[in-house]
Amino acid sequence: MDVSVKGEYALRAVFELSRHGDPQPVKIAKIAESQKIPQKFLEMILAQLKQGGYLGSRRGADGGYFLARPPDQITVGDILRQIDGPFQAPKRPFENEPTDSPFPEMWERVERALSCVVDRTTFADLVERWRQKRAKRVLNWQI
Amino acid sequence: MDVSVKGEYALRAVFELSRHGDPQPVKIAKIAESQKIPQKFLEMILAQLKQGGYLGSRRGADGGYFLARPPDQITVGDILRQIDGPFQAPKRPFENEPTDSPFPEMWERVERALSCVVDRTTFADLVERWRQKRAKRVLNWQI
DNA sequence: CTAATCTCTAGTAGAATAGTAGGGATTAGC
DNA sequence: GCTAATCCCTACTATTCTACTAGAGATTAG
Repeated sequence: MDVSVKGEYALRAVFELSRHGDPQPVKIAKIAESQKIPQKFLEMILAQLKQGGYLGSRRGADGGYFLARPPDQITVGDILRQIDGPFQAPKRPFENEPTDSPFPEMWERVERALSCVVDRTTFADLVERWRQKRAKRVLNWQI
Repeated sequence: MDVSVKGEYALRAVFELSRHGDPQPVKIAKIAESQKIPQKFLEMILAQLKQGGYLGSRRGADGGYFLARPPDQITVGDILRQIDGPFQAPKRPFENEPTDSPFPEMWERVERALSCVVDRTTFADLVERWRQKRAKRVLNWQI
């Protein structure tokens, strides 16, 4: 019931790109540094996100990665599923389980509850919340 | 983001004991057979549930396991946490993460959403739903 | 006393996790 | 066209976790 480090890294990377805004590509090295992610590991993660259609890239000098769609059209659930696979699927239905088992229904409830959060939270939301938090902090600091 | 087989086995075992009702202990072998769980593996699981205070046991001939509390006072969340540990904790807070990161708040939302299902579903609920399903099936079968 | 049970310790094959290493392909700018 | 900077691709690996299995010891009913 927990998210892999890889998944967490992926979220942070996409957040970094969303925060950046620009269509200007951002270098792996920069994302790795500002989010404290091992660079070589991040390369694999970004490649995976690209092949899922969430990111685009440009090679060569001045290359980097960028969002393939606006941040209000990418959800946390999208990224998590791309990196860690589907939430519950492998073991539902359980092997030759009787049709009147109460568990499949419960797992569906769990999945719906989860979906309500992760599939409704876009990176635009995250960036906005982050800006608000930061504004508040700066305000307190000035007083 | 998925539940271990061990967790699923634990739920099924407790469900089996809840369905049984009686204060009469049920043998490991019987639970293992009716829920299709490898017996030796189940032994470890039941021991863990006992030391969490959810089950009691009696040794010797005519021994077995039984619920330590009524089924309406054991939730799915209790069992899952006892077996698989807390849901999200290990990586929250992330190492030296800035105070204005939007992620901790999101993980809390996820946890609350999850909790709404697993901590509100008791084994009494599961047994009742199972009985209803079965009743409906038998009804259809008779027509 | 005996047979049936739970209890405890240990081991283990295979998969997953969280990376690392090293070179190859592409591009911007000179 | 050359060079430097970047992404791209394949392979490898140490450690941990998962899902078990094995075997003997402790306890109890009859």
